[in-house]
Amino acid sequence: MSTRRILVTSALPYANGPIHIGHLVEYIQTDIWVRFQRLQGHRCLYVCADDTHGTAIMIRARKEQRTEEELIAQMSQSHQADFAGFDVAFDHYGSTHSEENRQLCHEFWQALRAADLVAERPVSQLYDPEAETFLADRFVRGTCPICGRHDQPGDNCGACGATYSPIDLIDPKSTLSGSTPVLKEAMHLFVELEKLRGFLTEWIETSGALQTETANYLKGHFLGHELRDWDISRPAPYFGFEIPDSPGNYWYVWFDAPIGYIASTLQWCQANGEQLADWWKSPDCEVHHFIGKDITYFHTLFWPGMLKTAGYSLPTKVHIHGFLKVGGEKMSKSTGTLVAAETYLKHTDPSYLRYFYATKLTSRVEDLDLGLEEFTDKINSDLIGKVVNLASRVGKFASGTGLADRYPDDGGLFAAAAAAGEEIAQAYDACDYSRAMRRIMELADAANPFVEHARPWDLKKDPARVDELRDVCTVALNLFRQLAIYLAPVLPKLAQHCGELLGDPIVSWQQSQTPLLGTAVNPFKRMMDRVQIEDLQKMIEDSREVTEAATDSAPAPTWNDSDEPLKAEPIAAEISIDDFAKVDLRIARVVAAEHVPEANKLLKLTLSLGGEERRQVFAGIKAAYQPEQLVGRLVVMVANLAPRKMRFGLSEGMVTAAGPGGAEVFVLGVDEGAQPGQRVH
RNA sequence: GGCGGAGUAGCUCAGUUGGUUAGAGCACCGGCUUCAUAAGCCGGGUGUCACCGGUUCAAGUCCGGUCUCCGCUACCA
Repeated sequence: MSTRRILVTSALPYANGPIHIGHLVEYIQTDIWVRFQRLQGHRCLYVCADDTHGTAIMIRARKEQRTEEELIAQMSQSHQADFAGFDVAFDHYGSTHSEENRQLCHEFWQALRAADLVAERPVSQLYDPEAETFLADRFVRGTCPICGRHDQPGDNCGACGATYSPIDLIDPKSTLSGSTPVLKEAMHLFVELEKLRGFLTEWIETSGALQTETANYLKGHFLGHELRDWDISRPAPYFGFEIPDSPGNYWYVWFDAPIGYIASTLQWCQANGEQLADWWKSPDCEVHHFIGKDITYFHTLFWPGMLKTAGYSLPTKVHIHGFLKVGGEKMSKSTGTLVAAETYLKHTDPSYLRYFYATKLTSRVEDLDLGLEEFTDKINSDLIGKVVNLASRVGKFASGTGLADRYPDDGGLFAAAAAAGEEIAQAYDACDYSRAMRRIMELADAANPFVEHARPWDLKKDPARVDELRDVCTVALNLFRQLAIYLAPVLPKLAQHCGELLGDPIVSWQQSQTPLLGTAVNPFKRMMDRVQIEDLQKMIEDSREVTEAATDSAPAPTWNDSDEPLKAEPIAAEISIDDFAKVDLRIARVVAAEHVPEANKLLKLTLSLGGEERRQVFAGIKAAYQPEQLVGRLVVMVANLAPRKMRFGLSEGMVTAAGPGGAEVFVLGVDEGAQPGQRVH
């Protein structure tokens, strides 16, 4: 096989938070692939960087009263420590806030200009006059213009799912200062992606760079319509690079982030006397991006468009993975399933996570689920019970005998496992790690019975049979070594232990094809511990506490509603829609409200159903409301309730309210926009 | 709604171009063993292959339809 030259990237983590186990799916996936390619003898360069620009960083730095540079330097350090803790080994870890990146952005920009792909036009955006900054959608909250729910995000409604522009929000508020944003116009620069349609269509369909589901997705979602211009500038203030020929405007973070891949490579090249063009402009070099499905379109539309325009290599492959779920649910801070890398490392071994992810990862864009029990079972059964145990059970004998000079008859086990190497390698290369792990475990399953039937513990008792004992150890340890080699991309530490045990470091996939013979065996040292599910539970618990403490600075709405009301009044017997339709609920406006002198609990309300339609209703809300509080309000009334003659007059309906009674009564309101007389459906 | 994906043993999944009684691991049960990290070995599966219909000598596999679940639905890092 010829030697390949391969450049590999993982997505740049944003410098606004710590690495968590969800991020690690990607970095572990990539690191495994890189280690595999190197074992195969290929030249593989793995670069990454922190993604440092954008409003979020600027705001956070401001809040913490330090410079952006200080913030991102600290985040970079913490990210790199986390990655190192999980044996994710980059050749270079840079930052998008580097001089190299600025230069490259400039170069890409000029190429886009030269290709006449840049347009300029004003954009109206909400602006926070107090914080003096334009507001990205997620920094605005307000009332949904479609369904009227309060406190919804600026881009889409969490309640009804409608998407809209933050400009459409009713009563918008800036989440930065709480002030009411104003509409302000500014010039923005756009990349006219539609002009690249021909190229993009062909690349998506024929390059083979994309998984089929991704290609389908792009064709369905983007190529089906005219491609929108991509707004790649942001007006000051913005933490990023100012656009040289457009003072006061900055490149949007997603413009300079992917260029950061190249900038990071460039920094590595400069430090190692290499040429950037050999990695990014050579047809002999493959470029592989590993990303999550959330950033698919940046990497499969904009990025190829930019690379093409600027004359850089297009991605050979964009490997897209799904998200991590924990216990079948989305990770969340409140349940403690959003486990920070640092927290994980305090409680358990990173190798476990690497192996677990490997058993779950396929070449498809699928979410993967981490269940604590499954995790524990897999590690303990596969790694401890099958793989490590193979070495552990003969280790003591083997250090006395060493390995035989000739490989003994093992019934074809070694040869079969060697033959499986090709299939396992193909699975790794295709990112189908779950298949690779399955095959490897089949080999482990075949290896243990050999030891069982050879009964080395009996041989040990008879000094005359020392040669037989040595043969058994030779087979068992060579089978173990094959497993360690095949698992080396996933478990570098285990490979290292194996190398130390046998005095022969694992450096190449080829070592799996030939048994190791005639060498001494070092004393067996424990290679890996069993997982205790309690440790994992503590980790989850710890994560929950950490995030609760952290919410003090950024209060998020929390709900901790009691179950008392439902217990006090259980849900009534089921009714049909027809039953419900009998109740005619109407919006009504309180046009008059007055005390009834002789009544203890009642207020006399006059409700308008629009036009001349008036109803007189006696409502038992005297303890909770003053009449003047109610006048003008919209309420929900039961309009077709049979009139009831009361001591103080006729009541012609009922005002709906919740609560146990007395002062604890809450009249139902309705969101802005409803009209008296409208029926509630 | 549209697009994408999935539905096979209690759980996690494998089943290549349709071809013998549908498999593995885990869990569970029985037996054995003791070198090993309470590890290991042997044995134990009557699963409507989501459902309905079709093509075929033959369908988990191909075609059509139905149901359920999940994800995505771009100016969000």
